[in-house]
Amino acid sequence: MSQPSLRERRRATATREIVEAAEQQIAEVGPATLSLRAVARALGMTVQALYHYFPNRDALLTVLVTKAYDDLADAVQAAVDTAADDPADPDLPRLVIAAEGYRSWAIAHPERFQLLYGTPLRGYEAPAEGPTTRATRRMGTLFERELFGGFTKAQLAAADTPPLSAPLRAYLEQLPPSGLGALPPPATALFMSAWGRLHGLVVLEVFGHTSFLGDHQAEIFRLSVRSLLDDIRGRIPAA
Amino acid sequence: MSQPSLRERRRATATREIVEAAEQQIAEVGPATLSLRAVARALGMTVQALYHYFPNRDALLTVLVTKAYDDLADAVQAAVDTAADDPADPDLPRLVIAAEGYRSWAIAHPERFQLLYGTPLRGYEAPAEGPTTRATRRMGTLFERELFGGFTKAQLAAADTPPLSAPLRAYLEQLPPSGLGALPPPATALFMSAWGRLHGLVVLEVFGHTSFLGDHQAEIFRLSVRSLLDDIRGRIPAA
DNA sequence: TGTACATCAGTGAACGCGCGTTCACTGATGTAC
DNA sequence: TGTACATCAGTGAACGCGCGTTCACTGATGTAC
Repeated sequence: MSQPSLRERRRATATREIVEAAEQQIAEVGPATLSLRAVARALGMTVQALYHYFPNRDALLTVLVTKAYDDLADAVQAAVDTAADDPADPDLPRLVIAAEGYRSWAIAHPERFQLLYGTPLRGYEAPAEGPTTRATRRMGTLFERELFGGFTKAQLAAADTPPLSAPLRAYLEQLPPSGLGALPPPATALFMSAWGRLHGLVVLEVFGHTSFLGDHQAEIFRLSVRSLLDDIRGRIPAA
Repeated sequence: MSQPSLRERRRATATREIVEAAEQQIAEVGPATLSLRAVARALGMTVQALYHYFPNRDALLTVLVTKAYDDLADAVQAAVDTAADDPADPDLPRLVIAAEGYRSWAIAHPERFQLLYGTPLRGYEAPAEGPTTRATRRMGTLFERELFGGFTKAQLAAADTPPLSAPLRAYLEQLPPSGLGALPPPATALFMSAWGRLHGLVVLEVFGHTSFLGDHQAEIFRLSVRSLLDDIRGRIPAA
C-alpha cells in the first residue's frame, strides 16, 4: 500500500518519456532505423543513461512492440465501445466499426503498424508467449464476437464452407479454447479467411499499394467489410 | 545485329552475378540490412568495383525490387500455364492455382516478398511509373481473368455489391483502361476486395502470424480462396 | 534530528565495428589507323 | 599486322559517419540507526 517513492515515480516518468521518444523516433524514421542514440538525443540525455532503464536495444523494442499491440487492440475496443454507447449510424454493423477502428489506427500510426505486421526486425525475436499474444487474442475475440455473435455453436458447426480435411478438423478442435479453439472448425476457417481479408486491405493501403484509389480507399474498405459480413453470414444456416 | 562484344558480355555476366549475390544477401539478412560491402565480399571483390555497375546502393535496390515483381508475376503465370497444359486436378479452379502460385513464391522467397510488400525501405523511393507497375498490372490481369473470365460486361456491371457512391463509381470508371479501368465499377470493387483477401492471408503467413495453424496453413489458404471464388461468383448474376 | 552508508541516475571517454562513397591509380580489353 | 590511344574493370587508401555497448566516475536521493 506504500505509495511509490519519489525515486520510483521519477523512474516511471523517465521510462515513459523514453518510450514516447522512441515512438516518436519510429514515427520519423521507421522501426528498423530506431537508434538508442537518437532517442537519447531527443531527450537531451547521453545514450549511456538509457542503459539504466533498458538493458539493451532489444528490451526497448520489446516494450514498443507490446505497447503497439495493446494500443491497437485498445483502439479497436474503443471504436466498438463508442459506437455501442452512441451509435452514429445504427445501420452500420459493429463489425464494420471494429474493422474501421483497426484501419484507422494503422493509418494513423503506419510505422508502429509496421512494427507489428511489417517485415520482422532483424536480430529481434519477439517473446513467444506473453503480452503480445494476449493483445492479439483480445483483438481476435472482439472480431470473433462481431462476426459470430448471436449464432449457436450448432449453427456455426454447420456453416457452409468448402470441405475441411479430417486432420484439419481435428487440429482446429484441439486448439486452446482461449483462442480459436472455442469455435467449431468451419467457423475457425471462416474466421481466418475473414481476418486475412480485413488485414489484407489494410496492409495494402498502409504500405501504399492501393494509392491509385486516391480518396476512395475508405469507401472501398467499408464496402469490402460489408461484403465480408454478408458473405460470412450467408454461410451460416438459420437456427 | 552486331553481337555483343566480349567486354559487353562480361559486363552483363558481372552485373547478373552482382544481382544474384545481392538476392542471396537479402535471403540471408533481409532487405533492410542489405549492404554493398557484403555483396562485394560474397563475390570476392572490393566494394568500389560495384560502382562500375551501379551508381549507388539505391540503384541496385531498384533492380532488385523490379526483378522481384517480375519473378513473382512469372511464378503466378507459370503456375497457371502449367495447370492449363497438364491439369493435375481438373476440378481445381484456376484462380486457386494462380493464388497458390502467389503464395508459394512468397513462402519460397519471404525476404524478397518483404522487399515488395513489407515495410517500405528507409530512404528508398520506388520509381513511380515503370517496370514495377508493369509487373503488378501483369499479375492483376492474370487474377482478373481467372476471377471474371467468361462473364460479360453487363453481368459484371450488375454484380451485387453494397452500394457504391456516385463519386466512387465515377472515379473507378475513369481509371486507365490498361489497369482496372476496363472493369465496371462493381467488379473493380469486388476485385480489390478479392485481392486484399488473397494478399492478406499470404502476408499473415509469410510474416509468421498464422504459425499457430502449423502444417495446415496451406489447406486454410486453399479453402479460403475457394470461398473467395464462391463469394465473388455468387455476386455476379446469370447471363 | 543528524550522520553513515547504499542506491541509483547521469556523464565523459572510449571501444570496435560496418557502412556508403570518393579519389587516384594500374592493367587489361577494345578500336582506329 | 602492328601501333597508339581510349575505354573500362578492378584495387588500395582513405573520408566521415553513426551505431551499441562498457567502464570508471560524480552527485543526488533514499534508508538505517
